[in-house]
Amino acid sequence: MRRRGPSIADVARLAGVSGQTVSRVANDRPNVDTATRDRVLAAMREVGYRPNSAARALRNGQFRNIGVIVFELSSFGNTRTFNAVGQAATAAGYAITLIPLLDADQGKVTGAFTRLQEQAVDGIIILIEAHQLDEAEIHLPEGLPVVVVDSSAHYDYPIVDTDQAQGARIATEHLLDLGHETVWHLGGPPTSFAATRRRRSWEETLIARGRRVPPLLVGDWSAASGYTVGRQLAADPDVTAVFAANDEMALGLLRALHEQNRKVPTDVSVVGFDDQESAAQFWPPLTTVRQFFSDVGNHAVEALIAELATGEHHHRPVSVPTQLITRASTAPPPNFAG
Amino acid sequence: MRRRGPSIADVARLAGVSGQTVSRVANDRPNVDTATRDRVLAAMREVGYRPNSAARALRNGQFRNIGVIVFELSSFGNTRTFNAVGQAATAAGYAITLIPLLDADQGKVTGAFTRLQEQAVDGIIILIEAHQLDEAEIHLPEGLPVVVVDSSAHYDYPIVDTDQAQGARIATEHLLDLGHETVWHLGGPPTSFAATRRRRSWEETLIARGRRVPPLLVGDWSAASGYTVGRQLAADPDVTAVFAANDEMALGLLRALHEQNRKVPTDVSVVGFDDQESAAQFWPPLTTVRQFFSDVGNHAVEALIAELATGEHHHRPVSVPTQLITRASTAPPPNFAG
DNA sequence: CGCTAGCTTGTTAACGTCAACATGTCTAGA
DNA sequence: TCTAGACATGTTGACGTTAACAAGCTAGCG
Repeated sequence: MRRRGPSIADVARLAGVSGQTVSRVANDRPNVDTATRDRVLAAMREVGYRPNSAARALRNGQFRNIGVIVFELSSFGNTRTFNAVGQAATAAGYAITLIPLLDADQGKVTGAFTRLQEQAVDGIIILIEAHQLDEAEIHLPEGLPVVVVDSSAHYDYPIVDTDQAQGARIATEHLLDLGHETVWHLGGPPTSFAATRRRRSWEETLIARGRRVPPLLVGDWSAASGYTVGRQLAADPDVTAVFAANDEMALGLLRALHEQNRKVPTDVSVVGFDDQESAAQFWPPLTTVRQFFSDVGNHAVEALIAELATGEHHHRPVSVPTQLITRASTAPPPNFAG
Repeated sequence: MRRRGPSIADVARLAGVSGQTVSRVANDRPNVDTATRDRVLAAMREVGYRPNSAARALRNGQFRNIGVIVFELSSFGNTRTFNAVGQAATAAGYAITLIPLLDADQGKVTGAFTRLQEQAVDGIIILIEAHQLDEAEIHLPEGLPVVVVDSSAHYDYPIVDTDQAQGARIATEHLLDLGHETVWHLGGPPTSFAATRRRRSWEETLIARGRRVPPLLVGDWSAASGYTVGRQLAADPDVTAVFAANDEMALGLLRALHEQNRKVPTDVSVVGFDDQESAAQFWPPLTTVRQFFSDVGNHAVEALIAELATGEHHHRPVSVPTQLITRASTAPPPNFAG
């Protein structure tokens, strides 16, 4: 059994002052005599005083705590965003509570549900891809400020996300500019709005340039799915340029191309999306679209804190632009006389 | 400004009962008439009652909350473990608070420090590699239960970790069993206990078999460092087998080998450590040592909750065994007539 | 010298919940 | 019929903190 720690009253007794004075010192408030302050500080140290955040939260009506709902922390993007949100929130004086949506096979989607059913956070940041959010049927308590990190505009919450459309466009244009006739796309799962956005932008870019739109192939973000789909692409001699919807799938695609002896970039050029740390060490190093996750995290926290302060939310979505990182996996098409 | 939500008193008024009865219903306690219970439940729904966790924590003296101190969430292992800890804690009815150690360059190592200086969690799980822990000089409040996920035995806390020694041994033995004369090691940073354990076990395994111990080369866990060090290894024709301390560095090593036209596994065999999802899609697919992160997470939470309950901690470290996953990156050495 | 303004310090009450105790009602058995 | 006991419900106070108010003291000024 844990026993309770020393409280303000203990410190006050030792320092010979009232509890209020201790509170003032603890919160660094003015109007406390220097000598008194020192005496209180010394007493705090002596008894090992630590403020009780529960009492504070109860008194002040706010928890200084942001809940982050996350479905899978294994995927690269979610993890990076989560980390960035953590950093930003900490810097802003907020703690982060992880609210994992337990796997359905674990039979307890209720994990997040029950946790949300009590007041413990001032606001929520959702890192789930929106379709999954539908499926999970999370009932968010009314009046709880929410920010969604995703590209869907379907929700009545402020949205922050990477500019998927811009990213997919520069990826596609890069390949076209190199001289490829058209660009194939290894898309993400249709349940993902981000994947949908990237696919649509790829398509629009091709159409805008008057190019043929090859049939769409989709994976599930995993490298394994990239490999499976990649084998089809590798078998088709028409394919000279592929834009993969993320780096992981690009990795699987590279493997499939190696296996079938199609040289990258001589025979086939590949572009990824994310710029995960290891992309520069793929074989060959991957040209890819860099996302700025820390910006996304910062904006999300900022938007939430603004909502916390004003009580009303802005519906202007925040879009964080991407950047093309050119590496060795892209080159002009074979027999190109450009 | 956020206004407070409805409290037990509001529900009680509406249902025409006392607050205590509402409390009983909220906590699913017995000795409440079915009709009354239904009435209270209906009232709760009507006003949108959600229990105030701060008041509960204040009253009960415990927060049902576990703090996780983490240095970097970008590395594969930490992320996976964090996720596993989150799942396990949620299943056990505890919330998880992320306590990030802000980057030193952000000038605020105090992030975790200040957060820890208040009572907000019942216990702590540290995912930091122990040497970093020294540097950061986190002063953990006395009496706060702590579990460390690491391989150092230097700490006065319960330890849970993957069995690094066993993992490094099976990796090394696998290569020796294939017929390689000796095995080179691409080690992790010397600041990491996990890296130290893996290195030592690799060395001991070689010595036990009477093999020459090649000079140690180290990276910093990143794929980029694996590439840098890998170029030296690739340039040395003596090298026929390399055990990389993690998959990321193995990826960089593979790139270096490809660049210098040394065939894997024909000329050089490579083994990694972690079995991250994409390892099976490396070129060639990587033989590696699989870690069971969810087991580590479960054990860590279990150990902490046990400590919470009994108030005393067990010093028996928990070691989670690994498993060798054999893929295409390993084969007998060139000209092997075994 | 009297009065005000400003600073330091203290007192009280309330935030929402629930254990402990108190009270009231009903049933079963003597 | 009376009583013990089980069950349903209510009352009180305390967890630790801090806003709001109150009170005491000192310095400055007319």
